[in-house]
Amino acid sequence: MTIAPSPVGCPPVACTDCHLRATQRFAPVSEGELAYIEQFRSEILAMPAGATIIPEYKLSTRLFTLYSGWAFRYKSLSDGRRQILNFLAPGDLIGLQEEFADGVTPGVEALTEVNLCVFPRDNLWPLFREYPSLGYDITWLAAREEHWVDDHLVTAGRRNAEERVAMLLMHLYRRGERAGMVQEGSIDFPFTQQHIADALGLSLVHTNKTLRRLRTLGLHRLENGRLWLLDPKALERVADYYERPQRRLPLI
Amino acid sequence: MTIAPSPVGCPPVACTDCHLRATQRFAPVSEGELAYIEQFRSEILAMPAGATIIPEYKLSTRLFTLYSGWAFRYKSLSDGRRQILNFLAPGDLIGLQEEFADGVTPGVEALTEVNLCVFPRDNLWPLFREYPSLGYDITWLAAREEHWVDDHLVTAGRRNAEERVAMLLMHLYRRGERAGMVQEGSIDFPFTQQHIADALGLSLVHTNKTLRRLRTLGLHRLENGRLWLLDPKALERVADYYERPQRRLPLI
DNA sequence: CGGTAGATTGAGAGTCCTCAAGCTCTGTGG
DNA sequence: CCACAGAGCTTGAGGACTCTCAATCTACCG
Repeated sequence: MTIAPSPVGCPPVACTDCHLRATQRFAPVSEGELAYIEQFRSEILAMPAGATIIPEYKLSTRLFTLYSGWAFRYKSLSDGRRQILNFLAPGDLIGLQEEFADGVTPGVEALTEVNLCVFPRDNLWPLFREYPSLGYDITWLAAREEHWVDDHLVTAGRRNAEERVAMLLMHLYRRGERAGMVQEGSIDFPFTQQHIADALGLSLVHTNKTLRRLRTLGLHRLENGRLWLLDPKALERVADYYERPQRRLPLI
Repeated sequence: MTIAPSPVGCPPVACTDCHLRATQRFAPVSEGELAYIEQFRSEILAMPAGATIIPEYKLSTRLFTLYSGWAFRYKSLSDGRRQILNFLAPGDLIGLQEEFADGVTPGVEALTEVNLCVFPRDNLWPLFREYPSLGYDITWLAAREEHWVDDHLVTAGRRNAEERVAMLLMHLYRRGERAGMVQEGSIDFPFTQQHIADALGLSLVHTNKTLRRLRTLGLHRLENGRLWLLDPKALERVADYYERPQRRLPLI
C-alpha cells in the first residue's frame, strides 16, 4: 500500500507561503501579525525521528512550532520509568512551559521526522507587548495543551486498560483527522506500542494484549503503520470519551 | 490544639489593601496594573466548603482568583469515577481553560470555605490588549498550572501507591508552605482520604492502607486535620519527587 | 442518643505487571 | 542470495499490587 506523503514538508522561507496555514485549518491572522511572526522566527529546523527537541531537565532558550510530523512531551523518574504527557501534532507550540518553569521541565522528542519553526524565547515578552493578540493566542494554545493533559490524567488515573487504549486510539485519530492526515479512511500511525504504553501508564505487554482484544472486537484496525477506526461509536462508548469539534486554533 | 486562623479572610474592597499581596509572596505589580486589576474585578464572593465554583461540563462566564482556602479541579466519567486534576491554593487563577475550551470542561469545587475575587471573562481579551504585562502574567499562571497537572500525570501513570501518597503529601505541604500556612511545623490539612484517593487514581481503601504504612515508617504525621512532614528527605526519596524553590508568581 | 461523615481493617478477587521466549519484518553485509 | 542483527510485536505463565465488598470504629452534631 502506497500513500502520498504529508502535503507539507519543510517550512517555507516566508510565513506568507506557509503551507500549514494555507490549509485553512487555523484561525486567520492579520498581515501585521503574520509579519511579526515571521520576524519572530529565527530558524527552520529538521530533525529525524527519535531526536531530542528539548532535553529533559534542561531549560531551552527556544520555542518551536511543530510544522510537520509528530512529537511528544514526557517526564521520567530516576529509575527510567517514563510517562508521555501528550502528543504534539502540526501547529502545536513547543516549549512554552519552560519559560515559566523553575524546576524540572519535561523533555520533548520527535516521534517521526519533524520540521520545526524556531523562535528565540527571549522575544516572548516583546511579542506580548507589541502584539497582544498574539500573546492571547499563545495563552489559548497553552490552555489547549493543558486540556489534553487533563484528559490524559483522567485516563491514567481512572480508566482501565481497555478504556485507556480505546481513548487514545480515538484521540490520536481525531488529532490526525484535524491535521488533515486522513487518507482512505485511515491515518498514518507511527506510534509504537511502547509509545502507547508510556502514554497510558500501562506496561508494554498489557498494552499489546489490550490492543488485540479491541482488534478482535472489531473496533479498530492497525496494519502497516496505519490506523482505521472501524467502529468509532463503540470506541467512544468503551472509552467514555467524546471529542467535540473545536474552533480553529491559532498558529504562531 | 488551637491554631490561629489563616491571616487572610475576605478580600478587601480595594486591591491596594489586598492582604494576599501584602504577604510579599507574589511578584510586584505597578500602580497602573493594580488599578487595572481592580477595575477588572467585578465581585467578591464567599462560598462554603463543598460548594461548586464552576460546574463540570458548563462554560462559566467568570474567572476567579482564589483569595483564601483550598479548592480543586476535577473531571468525572459518566459512571461517577472522579479524577482530581490539581489542587488550588490562594493566589491561583480559576477558570482560564474554559475561555479556550470547546468541549467538556472540568469542574471546580471548594474544598474548604473559600473567598474569591470574580472577574468577567468577557474582559479577558481587553486585559491582554490594554495591559500586555498582565496577559503575560496570566500565561505564566496557566503554564504553572499545566506544570502541576504534568506532575500529577506522571504520578498517576508511573508511581506505585506508596510513591503516589508520598508525592502528594510533599506537594501539598510545599504548596501550603508557600502560601504561608505553616504553623508549629505543620499545615492545616483539610483534605479527606477520598480527596487524596481521587487525586492519585487510587481507591479509598488502598489510600488508607498506604497512608498508614508511611505513617508507621515515621515519614509523616496526620492528626486533627494537620499534617507534619517528619522526614521530608525520606518522603522525597520514596516519591522521587523534589520540589524546587520557585520565583514569586504573579497575582491577578 | 441516634445519625452521618470520615477513618480503619480484613478477606478475597481481579487487573495488571514482570519474566521469558519466540515471532515478523527490515536493513546490512558477506 | 542468504545469514545475521535489531526493532517491534506476540504470547504464556506466575505473581504482585490494587480493587471491591463488608464490617467496625470514632468524632461530631442536632
